[in-house]
Amino acid sequence: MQSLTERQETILALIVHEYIESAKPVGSKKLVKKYSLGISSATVRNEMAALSDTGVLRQPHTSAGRVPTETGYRYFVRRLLGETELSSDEKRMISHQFHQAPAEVDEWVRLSASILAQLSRVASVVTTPHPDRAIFKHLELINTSGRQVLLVLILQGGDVRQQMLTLRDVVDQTRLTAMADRVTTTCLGMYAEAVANQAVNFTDMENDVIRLIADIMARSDAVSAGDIHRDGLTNVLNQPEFASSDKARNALRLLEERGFLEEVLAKALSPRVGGIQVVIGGEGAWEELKDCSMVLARYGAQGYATGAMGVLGPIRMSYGRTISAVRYVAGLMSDLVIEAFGS
Amino acid sequence: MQSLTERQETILALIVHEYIESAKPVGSKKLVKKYSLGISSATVRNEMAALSDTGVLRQPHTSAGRVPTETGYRYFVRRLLGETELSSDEKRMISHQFHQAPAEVDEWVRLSASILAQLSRVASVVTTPHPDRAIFKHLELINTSGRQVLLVLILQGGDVRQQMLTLRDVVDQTRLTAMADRVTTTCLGMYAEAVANQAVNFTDMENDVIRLIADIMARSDAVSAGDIHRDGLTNVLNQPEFASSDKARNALRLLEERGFLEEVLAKALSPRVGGIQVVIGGEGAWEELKDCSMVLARYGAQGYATGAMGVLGPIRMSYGRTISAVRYVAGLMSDLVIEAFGS
DNA sequence: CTTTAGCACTCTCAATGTTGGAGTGCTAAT
DNA sequence: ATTAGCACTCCAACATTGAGAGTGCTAAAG
Repeated sequence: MQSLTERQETILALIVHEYIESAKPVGSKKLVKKYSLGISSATVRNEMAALSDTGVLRQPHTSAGRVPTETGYRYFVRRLLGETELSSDEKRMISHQFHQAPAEVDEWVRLSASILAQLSRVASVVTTPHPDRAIFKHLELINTSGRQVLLVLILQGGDVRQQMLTLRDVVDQTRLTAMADRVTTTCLGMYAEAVANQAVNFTDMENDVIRLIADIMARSDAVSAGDIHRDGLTNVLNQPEFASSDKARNALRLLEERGFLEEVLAKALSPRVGGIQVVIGGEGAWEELKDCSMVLARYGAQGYATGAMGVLGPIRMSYGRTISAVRYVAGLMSDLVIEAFGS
Repeated sequence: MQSLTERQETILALIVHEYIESAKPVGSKKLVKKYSLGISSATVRNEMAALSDTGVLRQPHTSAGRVPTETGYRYFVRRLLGETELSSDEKRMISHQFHQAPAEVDEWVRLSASILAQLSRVASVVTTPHPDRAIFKHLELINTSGRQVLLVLILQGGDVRQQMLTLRDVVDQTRLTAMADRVTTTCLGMYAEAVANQAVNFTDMENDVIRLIADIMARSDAVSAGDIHRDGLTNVLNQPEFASSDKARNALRLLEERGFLEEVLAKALSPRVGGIQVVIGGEGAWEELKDCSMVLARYGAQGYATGAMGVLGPIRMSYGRTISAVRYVAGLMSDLVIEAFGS
């Protein structure tokens, strides 16, 4: 894209800003009046025409105001966006809420989702943190009744997986505990494949257990294994672009469908903690996201346990505020995870 | 309510049926023609007038067709409802899906929600099963880093709770395991209060742990503690009564707000496994549910671990089919839970 | 060469008829 | 008790209209 003149950038930024607020196409006169530009509306019209030519603005219909195109938003976010820091009051309140919540990961995740939804006024998505690759830490086998056994697998970083298991024979708790200890000692610190390779060195029954563990661990390696918490779904219905029910349905479907979120997170999310990814209008890759944008971050303790969080809303989104909200909450969560699991 | 004549009941049932299908007020002529009643539309009109007098039908406006009132639905569900059994094909398919899913409770819950949403075409809600009162079964303490310890608490029935905990001093894994074993032996089989009472017999550090455990257990005693899985949220947007976005927003808010669901489940749900509860239009108790109905069931192994499942949709809901769907899925889940945890 | 005032033109949106159909309630006859 | 017939009501869908907002272009001014 050719670069724009400074005045064109100003006008683009103002149009984006105004459109985000009002959701209505913005015209030259309104712009001049509202922002006391020192130039006439005709001049603005000329510049708007130029901006339309370069493809960052478009008209919903002849003789309507201008609306940013997807490209326009992208230019805006990349070059013109001034982040609106959260007020220190807001920060204090959020941090307070975190520190008085029970020290339970699921609780933190829920809280993050709730806070993000509240700050951004759109829908939020937060996954539980989990290691990039599952590492065996501890096994517990608990007798429930007869041959049914509850297998509790604890992974490096504090992930807990539980699963029912039917043994070949009845085994009492003492022997179960002994089995679990033996497996724990052997598999400590191993990845899924290494665990799978151990499934030949023990009794048949123990080998069964080990194979199951390897299976569970392999499943955990998916980018967004574990729970996905959502919040603020109703917020999207407040947005005028989702007033028509099939647009709303589409947006909700995206949020509801696990598979879709997994795909987006896997492809769009940086593998490293720290940055913010902004996906505007699907970026050509996701037809379903055409009318939506996402602001994503990875959080957690790099190399130990990470998760993803972000928001999904209309393209016409307050990027400045949303980005700083996601950045702040992700930072807070990272601190908590690091503090809890060490780094 | 006075009882209706047989013919009035027929007409009421047909109106409910027709309205559920079409979502439009149903008139006398349409009824006579579509269902080949052997009587004239004038007669039907007379009966309709009578039904309006007794309060089971109402007119949205003069000279429009009739629509069932809340009372009308209730009469219909209590007295006239013929349950539409699921076809054996459907049953086979559902049962198949359950038996090939991983033997993990969370997976079953997710699957139940998905199947209910699909069968009923409205939104579904399923809680994870958990004991009516938490009973201590096993404690595990796992060193993560420094004074941070991961506490894994396993309850009777297979519920697993995990929480981070900061100890007063650094303690190595061997001593942690010893502590955990000591606490496990002492508290085995106890309720929350009994556990709390033990918090004086040990070292300070152990007493801290025990108090935390009692706290977690007390939290678990809430009716719908544990996760709530939802599915089919987009289905509600397909219903014409939720086309207007604020009605839709209201319905979604109900589904999203944990507190609301908890309240409804606590008040409306039978404490015993087996029956089906139908809440029509809020039953006077919940203003927010005015336009919605719920079909609820408790499932699980009575006395060991139970959970709730159900659907939420517009009052104009296909009760026959929905009730049998909920009954069937709840039955299946109960079987699985009983098989897994014994009874 | 850039900016601006002025003007004719376009398009939407909301408000206001208009009309057809579906439905009712009543009355009188069967 | 039932039914045919009729006058009446009301909504929903469709056109019509006018005001408002906005544009693009041209010609004059800086």
